[in-house]
Formats: sequence, C-alpha cells, structure tokens
Amino acid sequence: MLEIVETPILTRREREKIQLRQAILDATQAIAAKEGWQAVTTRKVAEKIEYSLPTLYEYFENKAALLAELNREGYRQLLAVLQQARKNAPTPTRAVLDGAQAYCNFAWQHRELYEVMHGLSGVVLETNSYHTEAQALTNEAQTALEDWACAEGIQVQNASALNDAVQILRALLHGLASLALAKQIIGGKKVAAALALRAIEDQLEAWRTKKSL
Amino acid sequence: MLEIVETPILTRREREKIQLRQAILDATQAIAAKEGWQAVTTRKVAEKIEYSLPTLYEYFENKAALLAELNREGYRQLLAVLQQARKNAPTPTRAVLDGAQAYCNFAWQHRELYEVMHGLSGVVLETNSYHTEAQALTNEAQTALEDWACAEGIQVQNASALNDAVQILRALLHGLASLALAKQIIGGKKVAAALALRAIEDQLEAWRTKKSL
DNA sequence: GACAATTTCTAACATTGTTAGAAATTGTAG
DNA sequence: CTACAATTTCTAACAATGTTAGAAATTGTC
Repeated sequence: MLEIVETPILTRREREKIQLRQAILDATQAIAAKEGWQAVTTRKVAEKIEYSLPTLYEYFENKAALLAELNREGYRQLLAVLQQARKNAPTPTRAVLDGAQAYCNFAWQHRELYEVMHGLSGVVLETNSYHTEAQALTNEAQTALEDWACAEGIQVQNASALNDAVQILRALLHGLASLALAKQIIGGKKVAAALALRAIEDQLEAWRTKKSL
Repeated sequence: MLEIVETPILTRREREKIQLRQAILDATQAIAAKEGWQAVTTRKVAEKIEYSLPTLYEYFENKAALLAELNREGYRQLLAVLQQARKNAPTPTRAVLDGAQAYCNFAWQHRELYEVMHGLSGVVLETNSYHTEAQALTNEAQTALEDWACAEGIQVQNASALNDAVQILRALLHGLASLALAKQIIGGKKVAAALALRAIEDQLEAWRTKKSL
C-alpha cells in the first residue's frame, strides 16, 4: 500500500517555500475553524502568516485553488481516519459501523474541513470536485463493504451494486452530518451519530435478509 | 386546512409595493436558476427589475434577508409538493415512497430553491434557519410516517422515536439529493432517486420486522 | 562586489454589499 | 390648478474583498 516517494533533495529555499505554502493552508484552516468560512479573507490569511497580500498568489493561483487544496486535504484525512477504523475493527461488521462512527467524529472534529469538502457554509467549489482523493475514499468504503459482504456470505452481483450500496451508506452519513452541522437535528451531533449507526445497522440487516446488496 | 386571510383592502400603491417585492424575489430566483447563486448580485437583481440598486433595500433589509425569504419560500413549496403526494397516494406505504420521489423531483426541478434551503452552492444562511416553515415540513413528514406505522400495525413508542425515524429518512433523501446536485453520484439524479427509494423501502422493512420505529 | 533572478511589497483596480443625501414623484389641501 | 409635504427612487459615494501591475528588496552566482 505504501508508495515509494522520490528522495527529496531540496535546497533550503525550496524547503522554505514548501513550509510557507503549508503555513498558508494552516492559517486558512485555522481562521475557518475559529470564525467560519465566511470570515476567511485573503487579507486575513496574509496577515496571519505575516506576509503581504500578493505573496499568497505566488503560492496559490487564487482563493479557489487554496480552498481546493484544503478540500483534497480533507479527503486525505478522512481516508486516513477510515482506514485506521477498519484496521482496528475486530470484525467486518464492526469495520463498517466503526467507520460510520469515525466519519461522524471527523465531521464534528474537523467541521471546517468537512464544510470545504462539501461546499457548505458559503464555500464555493469549482465544478470539478471529483478528484483522486474522493475516488480513494470511495474505494476504501467499497473495500470495507465488500469485506463485510464476503464475511456474511452475501454475494455482490457486480461492481455497480457495490457502488450503489456504498453510496446509500455515504448519503445517510452525509445527510445526517450536514443536517447536524446546520443544527437541523434535534439533539445535535450526539443524536445524529446514534441515528447513523441505527440506520446503517438496519440497512445491513436488510442486505443480509435479501442475501444480496 | 385552509386559513382565512384578512380581507385585503389595499390601495393601488400598496398593491404595487407587494408586486415589486415579489418581482425582486422572482428576479433573484431566476438569476440563481440560470447562472447559479454565485452569480446573484444585488446589482443584477436591480437591473432585472429595472429599478436602481438602493430600491432593493426599501423592500429587504439586506441580501441575506432576501435569501432568507427564498429559503422559507422553498420550504413552503416543498411542503405543498409533499402534501399533494400524500393526498394522491393510494396507501400509506405509497404515501411515504411517493413523498420521497416528490422530494427528489423538487430538488431536481427547483435546484436553486433546494440550494438556498440548505446553504449549498455558496449560499450563506444566518444561523437561525429553524423557522416555522421548516417545522411545518417536519410535521408533514411525521404525519405521513405515523399514518404508515398505524396502517402497518407498528406501534410508535413516543414522539421522540417518530422524530428520529423521520430524521433518518430525511437525512437519506437530503444526502442523496445534495450529493447528486454536487455531481457526486455516479449515474446522476436518476440513479440517486432510485437509490433513495430502495434504501427507504429497506428501512421500512426493517421497522416492520422490528414492529417498532 | 556587480549583476541577474527571484521573492516580496506598495499601490492600485474591479466587483460587490450598503448607505447618505439629492431628485423626482405622489398625495393633499387651498 | 398650485403649493406644500410625504414618499419613493435615484445618483454617487464608501468599505470590504479578490486580484494584479510594477517597484523594491532579497538572494544566488560569477
């Protein structure tokens, strides 16, 4: 699974550039976390990194590109969280349920990343938000569900059926998470997470009964 | 169900004011429908109604208030659509499923309203988005599900259980609808609607099996 | 140490939400 | 019909934000 990365022989300058680029990303995320995406302005980011405004544009083509990078970063972090959950789970069923729990926790704990991943809270995404990282997340979910189906002796008709099943679970999680973040779930995040687990258990049971996804 | 509205004896001027206010709302929605919410600017709205910019502010305190009104309008229209679906359904089960179908159709056909209702596509909602109209929608859904439970001989433990069940179904629909609108569902709207119906049928079956919500 | 390349900054511009105050319109009374 | 008052609408600005041109400063190289 781990890929070999090219040995990075970088000059001090190149290292500094990478660090500054990362500082911009961190500052942006920090402002969004503390004050919301509405408050993220290029000038505030520049002020936070203690550089002048145009410096930002040496590192990112524009504000949208900056948000797009954080969008991808969110997918990377969520992927890591889900992989970890699956790795630690004792059974394939628990892998699915713990993954769902981890998904909710991620949305609560990294609200600003979750928002930029889904264009919430005033974030505007460019139309092309179907990137490699999103695909990797789908793959992870498909693997977890395929493992579950296999362990339960449930045959997966074809790739499309597996994909459909994953999208149902994902929609449930995203629906509950985004409604909870918008304060539209009575009882808040705690109830939303509990509902997610209940509904997913019900869906798994339905697939068991049908012996098919 | 129909409420008596106070007999409106209005002067010509008052009627014109109401019409202009509605024209502003219509113009805003039209721009959002054609070019997206990102393109909705106060000047464009003013130009469309052929009035100068400050006139808008005689009718709405600010842009946010204008969007808030369309937010509520979206909830009103969705409520009407769901009431109609339930009224026309031959059975309580079909009432639930047809309601789900109607929900999806509303999201596809009035994308801009669905977006402003949920703060998608760059729309920023004020924190207080839990208005009367949202409550009325929840009530409608609860009634439909309560009817279904009653017809199926399923006991509803308490109001909280009914509420939870409704929120699960709503989250499923909203998750699929918003992911589909964000072009994150392979197969698009058609597949998303089909998945919604399948998943809801599975959830209803789970409740039947448990004989409890 | 001088010159070229790169990095960073100052100062602007365009767009957008918003508002003050002038101008125009409308309603009213003589 | 006319003069005045209230209301409506507009012109012209302001502040905030994303973005960029071009100058200044810094860095690397011979």
